[in-house]
Amino acid sequence: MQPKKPGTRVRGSTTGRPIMVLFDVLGQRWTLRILWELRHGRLNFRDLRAQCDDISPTVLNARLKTLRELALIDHQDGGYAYTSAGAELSNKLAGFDQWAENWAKSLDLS
Amino acid sequence: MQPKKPGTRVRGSTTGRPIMVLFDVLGQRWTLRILWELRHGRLNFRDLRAQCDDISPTVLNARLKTLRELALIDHQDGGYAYTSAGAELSNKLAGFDQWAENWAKSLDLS
DNA sequence: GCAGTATGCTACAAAATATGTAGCGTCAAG
DNA sequence: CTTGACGCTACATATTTTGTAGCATACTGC
Repeated sequence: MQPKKPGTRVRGSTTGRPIMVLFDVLGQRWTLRILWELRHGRLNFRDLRAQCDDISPTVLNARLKTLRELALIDHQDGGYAYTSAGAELSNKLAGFDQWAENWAKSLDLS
Repeated sequence: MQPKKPGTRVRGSTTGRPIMVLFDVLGQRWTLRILWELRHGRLNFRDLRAQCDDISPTVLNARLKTLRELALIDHQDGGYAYTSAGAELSNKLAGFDQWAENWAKSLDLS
């Protein structure tokens, strides 16, 4: 099932609340990773695929299509990159990195 | 495939970097939603399920198991709730809500 | 005791998604 | 006209998710 635009129904939720739409997209395999790998700048299809440990092109293309429809990335010149909205989201994601490091450390102690 | 603990290999990534582990978990369907629905406090299995639009118990149980293994939630007394790590993550998620609202508004304009 | 109820969870078959390999069509340079 | 890069599709296989049914345990009142 393709995620829907905000305002429409979303898998399992009849409200179409933006946060649900977002969870729907990000909850698809590889979406978070793809957004993450674009953090250093524009990448073309093949390089992006390589960065994502050779994700299958079928899935990569499906995700890129969704992310474009949701205006989180665009495709110009030499490849794919964030839109301004996508960049904002990416900034939020960036905060997860440090958190995850600390989280991993605390897991080791248990 | 079950997500692995940090330090071990993760789907598609041989580094086992914590952020990859995190993306791996959060990228599973329903994981973000489940974390989100716990934001108001402890919920038992059935209530949590109801909050998640009657997600199938099979998946809910699988996700809860994973989240417990990763020390993001625990199960005591009357149900499931964040651990301290889970609460931190939830705080970060909370920031997504307002962002998503604005994002949705800007999408309408296009 | 013993029915009634709530809870956490499992079984299982069907449906939806993801994976991996191969390769096509377009374009531009040599 | 060959070569290479690029974005992407086809397709068969494998994995994951879904949805319904219902089990096992632990209470609670009677």
